[in-house]
Amino acid sequence: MTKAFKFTINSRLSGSLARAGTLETPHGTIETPAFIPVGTKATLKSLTPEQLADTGAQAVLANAYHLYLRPGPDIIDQAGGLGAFMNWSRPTFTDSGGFQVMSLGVGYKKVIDMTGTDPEHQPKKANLARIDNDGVTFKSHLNGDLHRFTPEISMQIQHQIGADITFAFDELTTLYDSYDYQIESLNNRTHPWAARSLAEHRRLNAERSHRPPQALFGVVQGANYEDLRRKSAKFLGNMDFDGFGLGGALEKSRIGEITRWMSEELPEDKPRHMLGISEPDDIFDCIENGADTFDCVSPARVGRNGALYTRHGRVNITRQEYKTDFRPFDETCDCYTCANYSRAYLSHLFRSKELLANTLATIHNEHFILKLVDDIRNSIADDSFYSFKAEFVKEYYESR
RNA sequence: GCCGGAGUCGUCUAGUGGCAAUGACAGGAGACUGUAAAUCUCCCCCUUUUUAGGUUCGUAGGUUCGAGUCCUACCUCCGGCA
Repeated sequence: MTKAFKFTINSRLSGSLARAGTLETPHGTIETPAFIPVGTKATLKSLTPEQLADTGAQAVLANAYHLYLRPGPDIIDQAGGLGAFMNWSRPTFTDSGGFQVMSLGVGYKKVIDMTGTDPEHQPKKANLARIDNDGVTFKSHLNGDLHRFTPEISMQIQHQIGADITFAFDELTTLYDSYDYQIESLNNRTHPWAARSLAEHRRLNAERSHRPPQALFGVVQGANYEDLRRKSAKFLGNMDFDGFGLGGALEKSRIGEITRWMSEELPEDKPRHMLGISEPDDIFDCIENGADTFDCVSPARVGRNGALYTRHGRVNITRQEYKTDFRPFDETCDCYTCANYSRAYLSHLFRSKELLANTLATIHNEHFILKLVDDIRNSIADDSFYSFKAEFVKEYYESR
């Protein structure tokens, strides 16, 4: 029986946990480290799949919660799976929906607090989600209908959607939850749910042998706590997952060491995916500490909101100074947008609220982050990672 | 010429005699990390670091403790009649 999924490490960066490799799936191979753009509702907002492929995207990640609510997993299954449905022939991922189910309630807008644990910014009480040890009952953000996810249900949905790589259903805690709550969450939910996700996943892979086999990543939690991160990574690492997602709340300034704790405990020969990370400094820190893939909405979202990446940092294209600036957005960028359009034109499109603004900005931002990760991958292979990182970070964060 | 109506922050607009005065747009700045996001926040008469001060609702007077609001005249615009 052919394994659906194969991860090979081709080179390592000495003195670090960084590695470059390949991740084979039934829909193609991903060169790692890799950034995976997010197309939550089976579309990367404002781009056609062809445009997305042209930015350099090797895969796309969609969301089980959103696709479950609409159009419903049956329809995607009937279409032949996510890739066929959205006309994307390369590899696909789906997130379990755990993040959405939880973040719409207790953690809404407060899940990943990068600045700390200021009690003044504590999240409001849960209003859409209620968590118990068996699963989560929640209200649809679309119409308030009551729904329930359990690990089994999430896996059933993810198998109907049919992405190459799926994630276990986990509990998302926040930085505001106590240490005791974090332990209780790992012991009573995230870890048992991982085992249940894995069992249901195996059953479904066997039952649905007419479809390409899917892979399942377990999701490590533990917030900012070293003992909990290590414990969670070790616990999940002993289970037969195809890879691992590193998730949950964490302080931005500690993202590197937190990644390292998990990488040191996880099996060396399986891929590690950072959930929801894409800022350049975070990507460098995570790769250096053993991360292989990333997904994030940020490049697309901030792009639609008028913020474009440059090697000198992120800038808002609606700034007055760009109104009459006829240079390409970034002379050193080889994306479609920079090859063909000026800053003044982009400024005009955003000010006019023209739809093309979203498309051109998204193309640039996705390409920027994808290219960055490509360059990092190459720097691991030729051992220039540290100088490349130092140069990039200095230019990106200090020159503006 | 007569009768009626109207003049408020760049634009449109709210405004019972009682706090520079509503909202929208335009304009300026910022934010966004497993997408409830083509979204959100702040500024937007002048000066000031501020709790402050100054000057304002077509113009000029008046009534009043107090006027964007009431009265008078004038100016401008829009209807109607000549």
